[in-house]
Amino acid sequence: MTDTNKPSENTTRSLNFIEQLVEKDINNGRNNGRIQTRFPPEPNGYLHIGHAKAICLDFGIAKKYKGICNLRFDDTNPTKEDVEYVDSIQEDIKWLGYKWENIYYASDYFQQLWDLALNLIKDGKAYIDEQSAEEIAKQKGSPTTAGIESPYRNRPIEENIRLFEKMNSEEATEGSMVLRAKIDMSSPNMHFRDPIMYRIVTAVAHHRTGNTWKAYPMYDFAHGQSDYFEGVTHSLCTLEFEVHRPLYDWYINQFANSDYRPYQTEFNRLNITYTVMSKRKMLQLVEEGLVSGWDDPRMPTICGLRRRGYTPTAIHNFIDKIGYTKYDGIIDMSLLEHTIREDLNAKATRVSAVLNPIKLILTNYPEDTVEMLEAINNPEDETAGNHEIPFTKELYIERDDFMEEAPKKYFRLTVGGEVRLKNAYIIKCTGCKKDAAGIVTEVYAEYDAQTKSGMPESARKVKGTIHWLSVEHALPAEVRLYDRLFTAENTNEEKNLDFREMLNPNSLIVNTNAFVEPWLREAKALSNLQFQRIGYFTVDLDSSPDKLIFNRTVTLKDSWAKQQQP
RNA sequence: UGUCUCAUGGUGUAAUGGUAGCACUACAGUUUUUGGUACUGUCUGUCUAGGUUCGAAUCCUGGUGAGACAACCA
Repeated sequence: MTDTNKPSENTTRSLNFIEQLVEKDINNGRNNGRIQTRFPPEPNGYLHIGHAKAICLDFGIAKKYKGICNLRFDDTNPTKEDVEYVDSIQEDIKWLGYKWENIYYASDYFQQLWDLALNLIKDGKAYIDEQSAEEIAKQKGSPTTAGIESPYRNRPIEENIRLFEKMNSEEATEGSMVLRAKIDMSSPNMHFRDPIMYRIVTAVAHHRTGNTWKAYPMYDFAHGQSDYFEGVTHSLCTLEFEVHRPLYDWYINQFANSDYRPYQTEFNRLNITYTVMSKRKMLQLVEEGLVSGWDDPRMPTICGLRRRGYTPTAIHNFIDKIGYTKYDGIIDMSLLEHTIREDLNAKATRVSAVLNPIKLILTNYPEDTVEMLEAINNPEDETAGNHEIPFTKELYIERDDFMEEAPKKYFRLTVGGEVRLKNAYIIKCTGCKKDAAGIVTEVYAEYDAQTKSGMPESARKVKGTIHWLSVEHALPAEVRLYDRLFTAENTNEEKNLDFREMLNPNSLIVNTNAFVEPWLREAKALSNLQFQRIGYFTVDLDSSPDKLIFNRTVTLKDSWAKQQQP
């Protein structure tokens, strides 16, 4: 490419290491140049933003290289899995904007896997072990010392077959026996020390196959085979599965009857500061009532982020910015916050809300007069239009926007000072009233009738602009101010503390004294708003015209507040 | 005293033997009817010691540090 035909704004973005690998595979004609991926969640919890990273890769690679991506539920452990999760996972993937080619379940392959296991037994490569879990664990050795062989390791093939059948019969008893691959008890890779292939589960029914099966395959015996059955070419997963890869290949090589092979590649999982990224911990937060549910707006789940007011676009941009590598790091929460501010700045409708009201009376404004003023919906988007907001003699303004005596750099309302009321008039403060305790209860000002927005006089330079609401028309609202869930940057690093001890006590502050402009009475759930000068908010799922509830997505950047800090 | 993996500003990520760049953060300034946005600038980096080479973040060797692996979880 010459300089002249380069795209002007941006040169081609460099490929991440997985894209490079895929391109190499295509060029080498591996698997005939076919590209197929899969997203393989276990339906045992809700999807979180870490999954979004995997989803964007799995679906993104397929799309970019004209392949396909399937959704496959890795449902091999009925004790943890549930249809509730199957449904939510599909909803969340769709919300992110992806569509799978096919939907599969590992449980679809239970019969095929069974047959494969039987063949392995017949080949003398698998055996039934009747020891307890504890004994088997003890014999496994440690990463630095070899394990020892099970006394059942060399039992006759016929006996293995008979017992394997028993594992899946009415006589099956949980914990009584397992099927193990016969590989190498002294392998430096722990996963090769006669890994368990099948165990018995009878206590609970499988969410899809009910009580048909008593013996269920383990992850290692199910995942690679499922990939093979489906024709997956690139099996992408997170770093912790690196040590499983040799076993993944080993199982497939036992039965593969062609040159086709799926290849596993691992990338770094997502960690973000001030939150947790573990399904186990999230489940604990939900079950112990430390959050209101999986979709609590403080949760890093997809549904939590959605209820918080995050958009699919912001999540995609975030994922694009963090990249895929093999380095296990931790991303600043501020990057996530940047991507949602960036998207909402372009999209959110600007409205007025007063969170901590104080009354402002315009002493020279006529009584019983209501002016309908124009408010621009979004200065970043001319097509967004505008709406009307009522203006009267008595207004609410933020308590923070008035100071009787103010420091030099305070640009808001002070006695004797001028300020602009957004979309309205320039006013001059004449004084205030205080109660016995010295708390300001009312602020007085005079308005300049020649300075209404749009009039020539309104072009006058005034240092500050504040927002306001007509007392008569303002709607009461509940405003939920969300903040980061944890006080520690990296909860995993604080080895002496349980993660629950690091919860941020101020992660949710409910404000029931707020007011919003009347235009918001019918605001739709999950619509994105900017409360001007305050932050981005969304309408909560439980909001109604009779009881308006708004969730803070993220604050606006506030260089004044920052300056005020020591 | 094992196997595997990783190491570039505060954070994340490029540069694939040839000028260490980008984003976020922080800080300063310009513009502004949002102390927002936009724009401009500043600070800060190749873990370490050798080697190969005209030339090394990149290749080789040895250190150091970090992570993963010992569930009848995935």
